[in-house]
Order: sequence, then C-alpha cells, then structure tokens
Amino acid sequence: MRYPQEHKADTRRKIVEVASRAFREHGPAGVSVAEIMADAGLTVGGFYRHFESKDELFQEALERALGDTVEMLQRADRGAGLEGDEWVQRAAATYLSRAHRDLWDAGCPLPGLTAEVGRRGADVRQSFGDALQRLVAEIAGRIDAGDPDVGRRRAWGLLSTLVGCLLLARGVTDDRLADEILAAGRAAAAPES
Amino acid sequence: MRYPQEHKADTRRKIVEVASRAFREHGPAGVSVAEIMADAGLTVGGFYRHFESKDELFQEALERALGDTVEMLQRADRGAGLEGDEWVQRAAATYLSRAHRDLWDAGCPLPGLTAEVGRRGADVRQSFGDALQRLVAEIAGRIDAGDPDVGRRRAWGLLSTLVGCLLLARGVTDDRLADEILAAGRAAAAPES
DNA sequence: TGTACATCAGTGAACGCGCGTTCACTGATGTAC
DNA sequence: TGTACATCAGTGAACGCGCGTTCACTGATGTAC
Repeated sequence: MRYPQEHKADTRRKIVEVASRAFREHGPAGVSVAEIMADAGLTVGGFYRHFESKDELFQEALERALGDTVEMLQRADRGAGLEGDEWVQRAAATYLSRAHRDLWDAGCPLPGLTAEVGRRGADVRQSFGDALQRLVAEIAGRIDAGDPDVGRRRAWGLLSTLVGCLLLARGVTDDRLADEILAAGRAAAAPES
Repeated sequence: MRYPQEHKADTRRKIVEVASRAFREHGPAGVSVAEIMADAGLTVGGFYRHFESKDELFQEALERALGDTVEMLQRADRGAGLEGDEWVQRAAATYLSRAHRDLWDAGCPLPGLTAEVGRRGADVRQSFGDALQRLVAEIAGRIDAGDPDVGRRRAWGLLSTLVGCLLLARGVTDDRLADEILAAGRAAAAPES
C-alpha cells in the first residue's frame, strides 16, 4: 500500500525513537532489529527501506538520545536562568539523582553506550564526538568562567564526573551504596555548595 | 589424557587471564567462548570442565581485571609513598594518560565493562559492587583526609571523574580532542596542582 | 473527468551464519590389588 | 614391583537457536494519458 507524503519520515522518526530507548536500556547487542520494529508497530522486513544496517540505526539513535541529555541539563534549573556554580549544582543534582540512575531508557546515553561507541568504527565515533562537543559547548556556556577555554575545560571535567558517577551507581545492586556514590559525585561535581 | 595435580588450576587461571583481556577489549558480546579458548591454546569443548557458563567466566574475569586497576593505582607513585593531594595528582596522571586511553585490554575495566554489569543479574552486580568497594577503600586510604567518611566520599568522587573521563576520551576518534578531555579530567580530579 | 499503470512502504517467510552449549570419545596418570 | 582399571582434562563434531539481512509479494495512492 502506498502511504501519504509525510508517512515515511514519520515512520523513520518513530523507529529511531523506539531504538533510542531500547539501545539505552539493553545495549545494541541486547535488542534485535525485529524487536525494535515490533515496538514501533511494524514488522522486520520493512526495516531496510529506512536504514542500511542496524549500525546506522544505532548511530542515529545515539545522536537522538544525546539530545535528551542536552534538554535535561537545560531544564535542570527549571527556567530560573541560573549560571555558574549555582547552575552546576542544579545540573549535578538532576543528573546524579536516584530517578536518573533508575531511568536507563530515557536518560543520558553516555554512561551506558559510550563504551560501545569506543569499540566501533571511525564514522560512528566521529559523529559521536561532534555531538559530544555540542553538549560540552552547551555546558560551558552555562558555567560562565571568564575565559572560554577555562569554561570548556571545566565543562569536560564536570561531564566526566557526572557520567562516571552515574555509571558506577548503575553498576551496583545495593541501593544504599548507589546513593552514597551519587552523593559523592554531587559533592565532587559542585565542590562549594 | 590425565594431567598432573596443579594442571587444572593453571589452565583455569590462564583462561580467566585471557578472557579478562578479551572482554575488556571487545566486550562480552564481542568475543566468543571458542575464541577465548583458542587464545588460551585450547579448544571449545573443554570450557565447561572449568566454568558453568560464559557469564560465570565474565564475572571472574572482571574481578581479576579490577585487580589490575588496584595495582596500577598502587604503583602510580612509583614507591614514593605519596599521600593526599600529591598522590591524587599522580594517580590521575597515570589513569588519565594517553597510554591508558589506548590500552583497552590491560587497563582498567570500569570504563568499558561497567555498563554491561549494570544490565546483568543481581549476582554479578553484587560481586562487582564488593570489588568496587575494595578499590575505593584502597583509594580512600591514600587520600588521607582526617575523617574516613570524607576520605571515602572523596574517593568515590575521584573514581567517578577518572572513569567518566577515560570513557569519554575513548569514545572519540580525534586524538587532539581526546587529549583535551584527558587534560580536563586531570584538572578536575586534582584541582590544586 | 475517467482509467490504466507505476510506485514503494510495509509484509512475512526464508536464508546463512555464528554462537553457547552438549556429547561421545581419547588417553596419560594415579590408584587398587 | 607389576598390572588392570578408573579418572577426568581436553578434543572436535554436532545441535539448536536467534539474529541480521534478503526477497517475492501486496495493495493503496499518485500520475500519465
């Protein structure tokens, strides 16, 4: 059956959205193309009308998921327009919250998927690096250090702490231990508070 | 053929060692049991005389790999017996070095494998959490803050930054960008230097 | 305006392939007599 | 001391299964005439 004009683009978007959640939750090796298509209300066969391979979908889904992180950090101050240390503290509290730790599928993809990216080809890593730099530029803009180089450096440092802390907190079973890790990460990310 | 007394234990150790490197480099989904056994100079069939499943091997290989990290951090000061901020600076310089970024298979397993752990069952995560706590106790002992609770908190914060930074640096293709990330991580991990 | 045809998003079965796991077998060593 | 036998680490082929990908097919819509 032939579909109206915008239909194909809508379908593609839907697949990427579903995949973005599934990959974050189970990792690329943990979900099949068939499962993703079923979640999107479709069947396997149609997949290759939209993507050349599962890898191509992975790359796109990852970029889309990174957008969620940008949004999360932008909304961290709830429109208060904070800057500098106050914003850092808010961002850390949001990112290193119990809620985010337990939210694999709609949260930041960096803790769960970056290792996979590192093991992939140069093209995936290139587009990932570009997206990362956009995220860091966003953070650096909020940090508001006089020198932009200093802002960028502090942004990479902050992101490292956030990502590493959430990763570790997600790796352990004991919730009390996870909370301890998250609290330590918040303290390390925003020292004066 | 029947083998001398210590032979079985030696073989098992060898398999774990080989697996520990292979899992770090390619991830658990990226290496087959057959490949691991071949690397250890054996054939697939014998695997189940030593392990109940690939998962059991993963768990043991991960614990062994974490031992490498403890050693790396212990040797970071090259026997100078450093403590406090000086030790932190040395440890960060070692962990967040170009060499360690490029050393997937013999380096710290935390950036590359923790996400996998987080997606696994409670038993793997439990033993992982225990090993992590041993590592953090080691770090806390070196940090030497008066209050042990503060030391532990700072140790988790430091480890978060180290792991997150190496993870991000390994995800990008551009070596210059990776170096920038590593330098930012070193600055964040050891602020006064 | 009406009609025949081309298009192409989506279907569902099929194809290969690799993987984790199983299994019948081997044969050198330790042990029982 | 010598011999027959039990043991069991290791072999290599085979079994199922799931997965990524392919393919012949469908049928409603847009388009050419």
